[in-house]
Amino acid sequence: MKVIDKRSLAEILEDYISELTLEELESLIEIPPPEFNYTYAFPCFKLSKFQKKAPNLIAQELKDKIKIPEFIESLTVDGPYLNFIINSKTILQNIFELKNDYGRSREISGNPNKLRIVIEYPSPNTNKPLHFGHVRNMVLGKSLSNLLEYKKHDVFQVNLNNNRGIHICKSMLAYKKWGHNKKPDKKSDHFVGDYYVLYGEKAKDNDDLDKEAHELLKLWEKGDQDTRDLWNKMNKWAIEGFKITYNKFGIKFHEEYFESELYLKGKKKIFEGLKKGLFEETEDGAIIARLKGKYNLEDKILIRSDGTSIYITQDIYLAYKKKEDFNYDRSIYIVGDPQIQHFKWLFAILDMLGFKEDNYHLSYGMISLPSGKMKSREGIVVDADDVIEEVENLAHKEVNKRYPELDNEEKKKRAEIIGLAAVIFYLLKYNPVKGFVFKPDESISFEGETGPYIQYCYARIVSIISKSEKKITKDINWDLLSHEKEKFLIKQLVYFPEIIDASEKTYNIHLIPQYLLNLCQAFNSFYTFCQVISDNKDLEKARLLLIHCVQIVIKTGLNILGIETLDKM
RNA sequence: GGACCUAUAGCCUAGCCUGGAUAGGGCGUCGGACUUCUAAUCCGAAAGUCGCAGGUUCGAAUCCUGCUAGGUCCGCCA
Repeated sequence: MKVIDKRSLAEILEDYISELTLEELESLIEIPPPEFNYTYAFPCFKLSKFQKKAPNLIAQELKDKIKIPEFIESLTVDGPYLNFIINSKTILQNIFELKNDYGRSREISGNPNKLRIVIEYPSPNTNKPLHFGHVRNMVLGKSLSNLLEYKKHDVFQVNLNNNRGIHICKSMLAYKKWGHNKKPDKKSDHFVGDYYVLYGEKAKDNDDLDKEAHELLKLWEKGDQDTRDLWNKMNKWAIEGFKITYNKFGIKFHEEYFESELYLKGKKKIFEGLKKGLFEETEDGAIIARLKGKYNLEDKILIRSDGTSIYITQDIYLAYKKKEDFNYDRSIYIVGDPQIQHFKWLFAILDMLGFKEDNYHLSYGMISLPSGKMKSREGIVVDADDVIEEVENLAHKEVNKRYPELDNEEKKKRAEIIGLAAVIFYLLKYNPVKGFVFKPDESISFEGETGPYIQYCYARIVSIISKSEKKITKDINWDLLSHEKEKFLIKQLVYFPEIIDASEKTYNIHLIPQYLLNLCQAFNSFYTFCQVISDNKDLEKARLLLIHCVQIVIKTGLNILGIETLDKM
């Protein structure tokens, strides 16, 4: 097995180019535009600076000098570019042998840079059900966890339940007043959320309600038994409901943290910092971090003048707690972009405290509605469970259209897998920094650049393989894979490991869906032009190996995204 | 007032970190392809001042500066 990627090419070039390091060479190697047949290209412009020669000339000279190893089929010069074609045999044999490991060709016997990584998400409030923004958060967190695990890091997924505060008391108050001690007659987090919305409605023409909610918060803080009982009951409902939704996405946590257990902690760290002179006390007794100079941030209050802690105090505590619990090398927070400033503050303050850990805020853009922002207090939200259900129903109709004779259980199973794929893929295919408008009727589709498109591709492959009588082997006549569509498809397969690599290094999950689209477009195009099952047995064997390799890569890619494949759809 | 993010065909979007070959896709529109391995597919066409203006460079969607528009944040809220 010879690992094929940019680095393997850079290693060849290294022997002939003294002016650039291996890393520089690797970063210069590029993937040519699709209309070229070449797998990789090396532009010689940079070298012409050093050598004071025309890049075209340098390219030609390099070509003449380089002894090409077996895994390179051809090396040609096109103007200032040195163009490589990797031979199909090496690629397909690699995939065939490595199977699911192909995407981590360099880490098969372990990742030498293995890290312990804590990922915190989706950290919901326990007074209302999860909305579509949480789904974006969940699929980002889950897929990133999958990706880092795939790359053989130790990943610890943790969740911070924001289970206390005035917003929690609002739904409690509404339930207390108008709930008649009812038990949930629907998914229990939705049941809780209804009282949050009810509170919002009632508060519109009743100013006293806010006062009552604050009184309830005070009772809660005092530990009033009735209030605590109610709080426990409603939190349990909310969290039980969330769990059902987490399960949908295969999300399980190594640890669940609760704001109610953390919010008073962290003061100790602040006072230690104060003693060391890291923080200051204001005239009225609050503690403040001065961040204007070194950190170029606004100053931040850490402890109120009445001595109570604020939100950031618990996050300071939690950072230490997570370090203690998991001894992590890196800690990732998956939180929406409105909190960018919060995390800048948090990381700066931790830095002041001497907590020099590798913290990273993976932020993502908010999802809004055509009518504007989501407002959960007014019930103007895209509910997570509702969207999933709707998409599954849509998928059910599609399955039913194609296979009316199927028993309903199988239809339902397929619809679930397809619907979920549509949702996950839709949320992961875009660059996470971008916010977007969710249009319930048109956003989620099964055609074009979608999860089902990728799944369909997979199902087509399974169908061909099961129809063919031939055994798939890696001993084929390699000259037969010479069709333009075959070559283009094989070329896409080469790029998978480096896509995984780039995604792991930058946390740009969307690279994977984008890659899978390219791969599947190449496959579908191949499919229409090249018949696999054929009277030409050698050709059939060759093409079977090719599509089997495509199958492996699709499955590996989809599984990282948290999407299941179907053999039939 | 300050900070950060975004701007690419009618709509959505990739490419920007690390400048390099004719700016890729998808939706929609128009025209084609199911007696042949699944048409949730494919083939073709029309559609772009890459927000604007400068600058750097042999070369800019990509880097720098300024501007415009939209969004977010700047609380002893969470």
